Amino acid sequence: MLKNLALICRMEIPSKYYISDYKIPIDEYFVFGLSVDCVIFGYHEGEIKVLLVQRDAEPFKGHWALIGDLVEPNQNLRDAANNVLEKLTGLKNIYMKQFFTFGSVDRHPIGRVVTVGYFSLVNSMDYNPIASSWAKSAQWFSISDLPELAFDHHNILQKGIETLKNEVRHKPTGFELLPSKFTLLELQLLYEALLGYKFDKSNFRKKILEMKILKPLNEVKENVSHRPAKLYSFDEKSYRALEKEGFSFQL
Amino acid sequence: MLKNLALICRMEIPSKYYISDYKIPIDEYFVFGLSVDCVIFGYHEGEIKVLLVQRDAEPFKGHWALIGDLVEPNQNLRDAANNVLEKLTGLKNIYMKQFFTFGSVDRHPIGRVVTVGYFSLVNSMDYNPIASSWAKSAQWFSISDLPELAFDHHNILQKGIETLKNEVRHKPTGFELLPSKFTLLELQLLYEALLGYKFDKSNFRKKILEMKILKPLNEVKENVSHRPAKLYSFDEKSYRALEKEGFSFQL
DNA sequence: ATACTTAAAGTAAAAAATACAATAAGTATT
DNA sequence: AATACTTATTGTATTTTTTACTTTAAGTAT
Repeated sequence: MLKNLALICRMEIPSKYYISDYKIPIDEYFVFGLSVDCVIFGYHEGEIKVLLVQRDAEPFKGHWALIGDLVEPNQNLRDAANNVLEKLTGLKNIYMKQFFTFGSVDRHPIGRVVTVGYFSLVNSMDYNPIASSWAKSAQWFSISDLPELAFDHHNILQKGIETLKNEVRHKPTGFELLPSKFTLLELQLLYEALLGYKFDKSNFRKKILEMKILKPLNEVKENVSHRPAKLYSFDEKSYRALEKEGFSFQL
Repeated sequence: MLKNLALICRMEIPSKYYISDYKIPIDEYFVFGLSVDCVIFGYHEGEIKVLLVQRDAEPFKGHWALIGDLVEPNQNLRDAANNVLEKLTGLKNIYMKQFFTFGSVDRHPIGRVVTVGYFSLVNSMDYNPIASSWAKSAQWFSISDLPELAFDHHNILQKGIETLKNEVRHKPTGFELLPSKFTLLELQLLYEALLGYKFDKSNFRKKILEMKILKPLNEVKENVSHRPAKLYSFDEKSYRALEKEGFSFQL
């Protein structure tokens, strides 16, 4: 039995909906597949990582790839992206952002599949691929040492990295990569990894504290063999309030 | 005769391409329509404008809308967006940027149509709707005084405006809205309109000239009833060179 | 008690941003 | 031709921010 919506359209949609003079019947425009691909960033030991899976089916069997999936006919894009992330990591409520849509005619061997790229920032402590059901095939890779990727995933990943680096300097999103309680030095090292250059410790501290977007906690870092640093958490409420007054994060 | 690619897929694509366990046959995922919608920005008399057309067909007949069109099965997204712009304005080689993809399940009454938003910056001197073949229906609107829009075009437009305002402050794209030769005051007024606040004339001039991205011309503004200002043009080569050295535009 | 490590605070110099002021170079008017 | 008028362009003093270090504090390890 035939359920293709394009055909249903041809039968049911009144001609008043034909919004232009198309060269071919309008149902023949409904031939696109739609997918989402997720660039999942993590941070570990001073390096920005990205989560990849090894494909166990053709095409590109054995190649590493971004995780992604076809979007269901009745599924919103954001839901599709969240599902993909949750299926792999079990994580919900993760920072996620659409960054670009890739639609080259020949990007997918199965047909015309347009894919929407999302990136998400995961505190790498929250997810260990070894413990996941995809264990055998999922792995964190440093973005400076990537394997060859399936499809046009190299393009997608590069665009994702570019967008992240750009966003991170103007919005306080980098925090998502850290545990909820962190020291100022940990934050500094994260930003050094993200932006690719060093900060002066004293000046970094001054600058970030002056912004008033960190909440100082009455706790210190444990299990260090030297003076423990005070822990802070990102103060989202305070940031939102400042943003309304015209403040804009800048590093 | 039936030409739907989804069906062709079902017949011809070997099972090794079935990349996951899908709940429904894979051809039933190929039911999406794809379109592009363009937010065309112009600048005139100190105001940021956007070009809208009045729909002459259902749905939303009579409503103003962004210009856009369905993407052909063998057409790349960028080409589709350029075509739409050229069909309306006759302009080629216009700055154009993809900014977001809108895919809510019920955003289009004809079926599942996902639309990719592009914005373009047009020097409004280059296009006058009166002279165009769409004359009767195309019109510039100030972004502070917009009519009600068809579909979810209000969302798309707002997201486009947000993206423009964001981009303009970190990349020298605002220049695209001016004629190729402009005075420093004209540039300042443009940025004041884009960013929503005033600059000190002397300081703005100092800052922008220090960037070394403007080429001073041996020409002055004509037809003004006071001392004419020197004309400048944006020096793209110089900007690209500086960018490689790590310079980043900031206003 | 001492050495060692990192946290946290301070400080002086340099650079950049800001707010004006002064001068220059045109056009329009008398 | 002299004068008023308008905007362009240059200059300058003050304030603020950034930068590069220095000093002191507070913990752990020996």
